[in-house]
Amino acid sequence: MSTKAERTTAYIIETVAPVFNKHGYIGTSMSDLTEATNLTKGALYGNFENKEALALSAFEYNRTLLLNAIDEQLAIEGTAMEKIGNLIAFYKKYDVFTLTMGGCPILNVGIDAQHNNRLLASATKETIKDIEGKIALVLENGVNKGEFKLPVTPLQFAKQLFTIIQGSIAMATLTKDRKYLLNTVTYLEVLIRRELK
Amino acid sequence: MSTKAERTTAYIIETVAPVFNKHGYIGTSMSDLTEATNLTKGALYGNFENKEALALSAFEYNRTLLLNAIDEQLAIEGTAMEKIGNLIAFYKKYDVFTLTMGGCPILNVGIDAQHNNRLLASATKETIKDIEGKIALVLENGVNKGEFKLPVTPLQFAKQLFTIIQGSIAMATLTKDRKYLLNTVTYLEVLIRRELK
DNA sequence: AAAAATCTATACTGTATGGTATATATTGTT
DNA sequence: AACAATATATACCATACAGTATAGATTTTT
Repeated sequence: MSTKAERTTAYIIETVAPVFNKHGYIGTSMSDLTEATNLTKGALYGNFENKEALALSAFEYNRTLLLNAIDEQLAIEGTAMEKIGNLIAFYKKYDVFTLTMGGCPILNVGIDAQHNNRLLASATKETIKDIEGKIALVLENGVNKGEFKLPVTPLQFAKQLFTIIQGSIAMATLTKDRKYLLNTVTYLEVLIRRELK
Repeated sequence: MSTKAERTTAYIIETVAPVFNKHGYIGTSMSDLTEATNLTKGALYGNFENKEALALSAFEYNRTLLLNAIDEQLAIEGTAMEKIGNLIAFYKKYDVFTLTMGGCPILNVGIDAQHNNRLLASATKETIKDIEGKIALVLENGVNKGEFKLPVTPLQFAKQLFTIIQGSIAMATLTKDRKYLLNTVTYLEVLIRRELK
């Protein structure tokens, strides 16, 4: 069983993650965090070196939640095409999935950190690479099993797929209108069925 | 000819706009702005009521630059299809276009303001609507002149078009890799030629 | 249950923040 | 050129910021 201190650290990260994700690195103050956690500065600084370490752990936490959810979709038994279908279905409800974490961590943290925090910026960049890699792997399997042919390399196709998904996330976020997710991601389904033959 | 004061106000907005766009509303301090403009607080507060008014004017400035550039593309004589082609060509070089303003104002300000500033958040939302409307208008003209048929309403098609564009902007920004712009927007050209018949 | 180790609350740094009052400098007007 | 109007610089305010030192409380180990 985990020690009390470990549980506190975990509790802080969980609680702090959506705050950072919503208000950004600079936009989140230490007092925002003591308020959210009902802990004092002593507790926070006892468990984390500084604000930056806290923000990194928070992003890492959200990132893992997201990557695990994607892995889950891609792990469901079925053809490569079905796996991609599962992924797309997941992104149709992405707004609900990201509700507790306060929006898409890649988009929020990535844009926020761009000119404000190098470590966070490159952490999001890395996460994008990871997701693209996961999608590419499924596509490559589909090609190898003769399920379909791709007009470009698996990674390139994965990149374009994810770009469109991320576009609908961005638009849904900016306009607060989930229809962007539903419509564009639905269109993506049609597109893929047509492109992968 | 414009008065000195008007020119100073304009100079402040121009100078301040990229700073706000890069570092966000909270991430930009008044001393960042006095430094960028080589003016003092007295000058800034003499020309603008407060930080928020300054940020709003700055966004308004970038927004106008963007909308004018889009209008310019869509105003070039030609068929609706050619106009859309011009717009897509513009977005292929969007990273260069937005370089001086410090990145895409819709994405940067929109995400930054989301949970930090209501006025800025709704200003970006409005800008998105404007752009979608402009694209929809061109598409509608194309339909009316019998140039092509659309599988959905002009506005719906415009929304999906812009979603994919905004996705490639987001990905190019987050990964600092302009290939996302080039590749996905090029793919968009193929897609449109295939969809609009 | 006592001792050692660790964690948390409190009080406190120094600095930076947005904003203001006012004196001075610079314009625009006659 | 002199005056009125306006714009800017300086010095200042109260508050909020990230971070720290330390004492007291709570775990963990023995």
